[in-house]
Order: sequence, then structure tokens, then C-alpha cells
Amino acid sequence: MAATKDPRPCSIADALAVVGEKYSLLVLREVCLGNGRFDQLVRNIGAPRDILAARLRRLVEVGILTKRLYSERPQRFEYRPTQAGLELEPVLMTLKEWGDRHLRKGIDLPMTVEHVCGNELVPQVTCRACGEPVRHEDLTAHPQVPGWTVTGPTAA
Amino acid sequence: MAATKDPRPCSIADALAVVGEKYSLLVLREVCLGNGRFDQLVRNIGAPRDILAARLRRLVEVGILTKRLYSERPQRFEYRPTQAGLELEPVLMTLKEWGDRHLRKGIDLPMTVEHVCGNELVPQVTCRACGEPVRHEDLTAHPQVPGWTVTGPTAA
DNA sequence: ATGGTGAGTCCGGATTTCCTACTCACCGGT
DNA sequence: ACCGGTGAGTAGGAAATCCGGACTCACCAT
Repeated sequence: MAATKDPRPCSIADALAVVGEKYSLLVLREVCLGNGRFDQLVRNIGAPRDILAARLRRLVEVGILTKRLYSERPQRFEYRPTQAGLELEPVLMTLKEWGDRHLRKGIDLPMTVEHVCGNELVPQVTCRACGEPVRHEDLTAHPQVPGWTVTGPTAA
Repeated sequence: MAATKDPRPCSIADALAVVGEKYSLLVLREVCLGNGRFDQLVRNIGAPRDILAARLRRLVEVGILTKRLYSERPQRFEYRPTQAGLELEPVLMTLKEWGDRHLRKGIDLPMTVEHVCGNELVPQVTCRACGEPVRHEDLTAHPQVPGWTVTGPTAA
């Protein structure tokens, strides 16, 4: 999954190298929902079993999931998110919100999420410093290494 | 890219069906930075030219990018994000922040983004209703259709 | 002894990706 | 007029992945 040539160094690319393969984020979705058993994952995601096994191995390897024994005899396992995995959940929620709005036009949503405040969760990405929602026009990119060039309106 | 069997209906899966293929989100990154020309994309992403061409076609088709002529003669094109594309940028920023923290341990970042407020952008996903940051423990999933089952701590 | 479940592995074929090279249109210099 | 260079792709075949279905293995339950 690593890009081959000599692309830019970039944390987005790095993150995608780790969770960007097909099904990986869906695995995380299920695991965050508590459906962490192999057969549940197969059913809910619809992935081939061998591919799923490969993804699970990888996600454990990179520290996003852990494999826990929940029954000694018979041996039964369950995958659970690590802290790093849980911290990816906001990405899922943001993606869900985008999909809800752009792909389902905000109607007929298959799932909603309730926030502890009592309202339906509509995730919004904000600037930690000032609290304002992140809008494209408000951003300026600052390359820190050679190899990054930015030409457009978001340029530094 | 659609999952094959009969997986859950899910906006996350839908979104990934559209931007989840290899390189798609990196294309969006570049395009949001203003680097929307074919050869720039090839260089900056490191993707094979034919794959990139396929991704661009698809992203235009689904309304995330537009192809603009920026020079009539010689004919030269540039890809730019649509509104829907720009609204995916928060996903990229959130992913970047995760990668910065977990894959680079917060040091030696290849790029930083400045928010209009003057601070370095550290994206935070919040609940639009109450403004609090989204944490896993504060969420409850509510399936709206049959086929969704949730067993774990985030269960409804 | 038979059947069922969970958690995978294995196999052969279908699909994608990758790499390299090639095209085509145009421009700019000499 | 010729030569080289750039932008934006296409083309072709080898290599890597993915897919579906069958199979395994260990362990209950009846």
C-alpha cells in the first residue's frame, strides 16, 4: 500500500498506508461498535475471510487492534480497538457525516449516533486553538521539508 | 470497491466506495493544495499514470473533482475540488493529525497547516450540538434499519 | 456419533496494479 | 524546417491482490 515512486513525505499518506487498504476502516467501524469476532466481521463487512484475516493481522501489528481471548476453552478471540484505534474513530464519524450528507442526502440513514449530550452526533472538525470549524479558505499549508511544493490558494 | 456479499448499509462504507481506493484521498490532498495538474499529481503522489487517470475519472464522475481547462491552446487541464470535495478536507486533516501523532510521534512533521486564527491547526472532531470533543465513551449507536446489530459498549 | 460454531487456511481463477514505453498536440529556439 | 521539451494521457504485458468456496481443526451439545 505504500506509494511506490518517491512521493511526498506526508502523514496522510502514512496513515493511509496503515488503514487505507480495502476493508480496514470497516473493520475498525465494527470493532468500535463492539462487533469484534471474526465471523461477525465477515458477515457485517462482507469481506472474504482470508482478506479479513490479513487485515486483522496487519491492524494488530501496527497497534490499532488487539486480539483478546474471551474464552479459554474453546479458544475464542475478539478484536478490540487500542487507544490508537479509538482515536481513529473521529475519522470514521467525519467520513460517515460526509457520506450521510453527500451520498444519502441526509435521508434514510442506516445508523445514527447519539452523543452523551443527548443530541444526535453531527461531527464537526474544529481548530483546537480557536474552536472554529475548519474551512478550506481558512487554511494555509506550511511545508517543512524540501519536496513539498504548494501552488494553489491554500499555499503558504 | 463495493463490498461484495451483503454487508451492512452504511454511509462509511458508501464514502469509502467512492474515495477509499488507493491514491484517491492523496489526489484530494494535492488538489486541495492547489496542485491539480496531471504531472504534478504523478510526481507528488507517486502513482502510476494510468491508475491516476482512472482515479481522476472516477472522482470527477462522482462529483468530488472538476476538470478545468486552464489553457485553451495548448489544451491544458487542472483538477479542482468541488464543494463536496472541499468538505472532505476535514477528513484529511483529521487523518493527518492522527498520523502526525501516532506514526511520527508529533516530531519532524513534513507539513503543518496554519489556521486563520494564527495558530497551527490541530483538528479536533466535536459534536456540533454541544461543542464537546467526540470521545468513544460518549457515543451510542442507534441502528435505524434491520441488519445492524451492535453488541458492545457503544451499543444502543 | 452427528451436527454446529468459531476462527481461520487453502486454492484456482478473476481482477487490479504496476512499470515502461508510446502517443499526440503543441510550443520555443535556431 | 527541425529538434527537443512539456502536458496529458493510452497501451501492453507481467506481477500482485482479491474473490468465492471449500476445507481444516478444536471444541461443545445432544
